[in-house]
Amino acid sequence: MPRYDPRRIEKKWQDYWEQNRTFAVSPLPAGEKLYVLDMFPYPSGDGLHVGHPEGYTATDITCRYQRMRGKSVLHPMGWDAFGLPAEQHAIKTGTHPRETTYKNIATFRRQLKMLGFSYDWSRELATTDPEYFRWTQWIFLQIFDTWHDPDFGWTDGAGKKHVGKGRPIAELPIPPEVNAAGPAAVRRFQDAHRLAYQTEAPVNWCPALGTVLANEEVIDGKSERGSHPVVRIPLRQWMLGITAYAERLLSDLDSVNWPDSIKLLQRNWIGKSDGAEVDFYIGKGEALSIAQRSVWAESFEAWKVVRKRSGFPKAPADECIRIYTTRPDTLFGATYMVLAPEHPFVDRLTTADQKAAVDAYRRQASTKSDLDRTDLAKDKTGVFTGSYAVNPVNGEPIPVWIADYVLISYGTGAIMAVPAHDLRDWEFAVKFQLPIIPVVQPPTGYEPTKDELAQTRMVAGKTETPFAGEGNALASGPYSGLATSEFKQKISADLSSAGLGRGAVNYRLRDWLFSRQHFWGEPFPIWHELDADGKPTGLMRTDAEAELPVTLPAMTHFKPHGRPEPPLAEAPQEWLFKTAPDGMRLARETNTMPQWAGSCWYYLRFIDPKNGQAFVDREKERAWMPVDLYIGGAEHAVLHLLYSRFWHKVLFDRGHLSCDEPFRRLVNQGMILGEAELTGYRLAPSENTKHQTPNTELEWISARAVRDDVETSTGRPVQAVKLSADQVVKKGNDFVLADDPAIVVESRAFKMSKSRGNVINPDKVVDEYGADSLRLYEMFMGPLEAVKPWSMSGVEGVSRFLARVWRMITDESADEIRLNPAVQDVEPTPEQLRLLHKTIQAVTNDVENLGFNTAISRMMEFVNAVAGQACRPRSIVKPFVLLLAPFAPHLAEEAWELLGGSGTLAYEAWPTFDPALLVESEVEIAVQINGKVRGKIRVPSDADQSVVESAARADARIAEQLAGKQIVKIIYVPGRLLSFVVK
RNA sequence: GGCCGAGUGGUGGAAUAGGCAGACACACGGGACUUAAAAUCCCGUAUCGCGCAAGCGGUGUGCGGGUUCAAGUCCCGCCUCGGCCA
Repeated sequence: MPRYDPRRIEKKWQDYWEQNRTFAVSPLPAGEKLYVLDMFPYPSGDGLHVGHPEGYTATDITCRYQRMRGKSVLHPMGWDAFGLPAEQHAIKTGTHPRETTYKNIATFRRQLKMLGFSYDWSRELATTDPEYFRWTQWIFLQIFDTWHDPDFGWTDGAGKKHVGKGRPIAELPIPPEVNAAGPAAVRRFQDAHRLAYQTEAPVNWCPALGTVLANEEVIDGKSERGSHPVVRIPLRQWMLGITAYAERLLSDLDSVNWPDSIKLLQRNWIGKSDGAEVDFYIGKGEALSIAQRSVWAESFEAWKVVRKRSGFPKAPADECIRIYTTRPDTLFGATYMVLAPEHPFVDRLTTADQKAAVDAYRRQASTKSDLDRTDLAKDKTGVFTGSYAVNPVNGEPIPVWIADYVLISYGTGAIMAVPAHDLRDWEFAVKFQLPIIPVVQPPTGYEPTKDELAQTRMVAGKTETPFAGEGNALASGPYSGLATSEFKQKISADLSSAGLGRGAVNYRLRDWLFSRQHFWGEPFPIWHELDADGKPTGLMRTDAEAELPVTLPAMTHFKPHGRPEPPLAEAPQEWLFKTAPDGMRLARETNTMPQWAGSCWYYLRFIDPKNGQAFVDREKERAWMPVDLYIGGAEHAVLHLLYSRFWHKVLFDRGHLSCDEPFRRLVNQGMILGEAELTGYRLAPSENTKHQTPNTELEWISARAVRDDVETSTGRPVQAVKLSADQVVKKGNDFVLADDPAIVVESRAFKMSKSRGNVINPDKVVDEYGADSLRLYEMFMGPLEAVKPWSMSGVEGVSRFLARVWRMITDESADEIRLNPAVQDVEPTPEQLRLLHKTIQAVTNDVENLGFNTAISRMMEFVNAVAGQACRPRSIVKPFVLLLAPFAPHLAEEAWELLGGSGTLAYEAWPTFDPALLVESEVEIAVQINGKVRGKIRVPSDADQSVVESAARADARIAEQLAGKQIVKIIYVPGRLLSFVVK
């Protein structure tokens, strides 16, 4: 009795595919190419999660289908293998992260092979392989060697004109005064213009743990591990100049086939805003006080004259604070200025009186995250520096404050505050009793927004409300009366000709903080020059290409050394230092690259994974790129995709790539949740009831009245109780306790998590039902993009379907595996043929549109019909097996063999359908009267309206309903419905 | 708070471009096969009312309006949930 035995079949065909290298693709595509990519996984210690095979099955079906359609399919897999967990494991256990990583990779590889994905495994790579990160380092050197020329005009392959391009640093024009200052000055000038540069940036330093933490390891200002305080301290960091590419990253989104929602996320992340930069005069020397007003009114006028002549400088000198504003039209309403606490001018602007307060404030601000600082709901804090700046439009001195609601990383790290027209400035001004001057008249009939109303205050018995919208200028000198947009343009132009400001575009996108203080990452191919005292001079050298890869040093201990410097600062001396041929002492860069680095370009290496001469061969790159379909989780919708696109564009600009966008089509798979759970809430045992007998019935609380494990009205703690289906009943839209219908029970599925204990292990599923069932179920659950709850009985359902397919084709009553005698070499009936062709049509269409759940439904319908028939012509069973093959490849291969196929079906031609065979002789037409279906009639499928109409009128029920009525209108939808509108 | 997405039977979901709501599954109920069980096969299953019955009628896609001969689908206003950002 050979039952459907996935274990045997799946092993057999996986071995076959491996031995025959069935899915290895030639170095260059033969014929039409298709590059289908999965987001490669981080091989965690937990092994594969059921979320992984969701996207992987979708791409695998597409690939197997397209191979059968004759395409050359590139479908690789690899490992995003650098990462924090392996390093944390190393700190805990002393196991080298490499060991952990390669062990985890082995598990992932085994699990993926067990699922029968048609990857070309000969292209497998891990970002941790020296031969891989050699080229990651090489690309870093390319970026290091590049500056962005914002004015460089060029034309792309499609003839479209662009402005702005990454160019070799050697082509950077050196100003004569820099040249005159000597080679070191030139080098520093170049370094300041590279796309990879260094800066001081705040890191999360946790003194208790003695290490720097990633943002996600910090929760509410405390370390995730151990809840120790975390402070933000400045540290030398590598940055990548992604903001130089902001405009292209934004506009090129138009050219890719991505979900609108993802494009929107990226657009919002880039956050382009139009506004102006304006310089506020602060004088040359010490902080200026209001008492000296007449003195510096004079120097302000002199400064304006100089500016008028020199124009607006690229970078501001010391005598002014440069601000960025999206509302230059409100300049006349600026009543104070705010600098970020980290702003470099804070020290010199702070007067002696204010020094203590300012220092204390800066210390306090350093412990807060950006999120805490900018939250509108949080109370505003700040300190006056004691100094003043001059408003360039009216010469008015305004006080300079520091406040943490201004971020050093946004704009210029300084703002002019216009409290009347900005909600945060308003809140701040009200709190610190700073003047508020309205300079924009709201349009007539304007209703304040919720946020604006929330800030309303009473002054002398009258209400005052901020207004953040657009209107007409008030009290703005010559600009009074202008509409906001007009005003913006005019004042930008005027400021520009006065040399005091200019129209400026700003992006929310920040340059990319590219260094990490971790061991388990790619080392930088960078050396720092040392002076005679062994101190860095600030000048750098790069490793030569031939010296790559720079590998990690042999280290045996991974415990934090207690200083903010990276762990590699503890590396052996011979790794850390060397003397250059010219005698210069050099110290190696000890930061490592972030995990993003390796995933930024892996899709390129897959094209040519073994190339020892280049990161990818030009001809192969041109042949395979771009990626035609890229599927992965939405959690990478912003950062990974933005970073990859950025690297891609730099490499493109430097002439290494043929296309400027890497991923033509992107699809995000939805998250798979755990099984749906029914949860009831009852009062938690209090101190009083705790010691009573355990069978004391605690009061049930309706789920509606519970939030965050607390009864919302009383604040009493509740505990969640898992309920079984027979304890609850449906009542209206809710589930309620069967015993007490007043108690509403919560019914929903949760994200899978170890702590909740609802994680599904793919190994177990495969062990019990087979890989084909897991694959099929993951696709049958619902649309690929949707969030869906797991259901074990759903797996059983598709597994039953596969068993039915097996019995349709094989003879279960025989002792050996052989064809079912019902499968015969006879002509199919017209109905069988029509069913087959309808199924081919539907499945083909669904697979093309990634509608896998409905494709499976159609195959189920086919099997439900055919498996019940005593005669199953081979000529309809064989094409069906081919339709099933991309979904359940193991079963299909086995069935194909039984049906007389030789070898693999992976390259058999995909079945085609004959439209002529789809037409039915008769169709059913619904007949509506005033929009309600009142009857159904059968007519020949080629019947025209008049035939259908008379057939409908001949129907007894319809005739009865039409009797005595006046027909106003008749609508006929061919083949579907006939609608009478009557009076 | 902002933006995006989603609300359809007991459950997951289906419904091309506005044209018969509930395909296909799960679960449940009934039956067949069996000594029995499993497996398998067959039938039923949105809901309310009327009817012995075949059937007939009403209601129904989160809620309230609207457009249309016709709305799950389009428009306006809400509610709830989820995601992202702040």
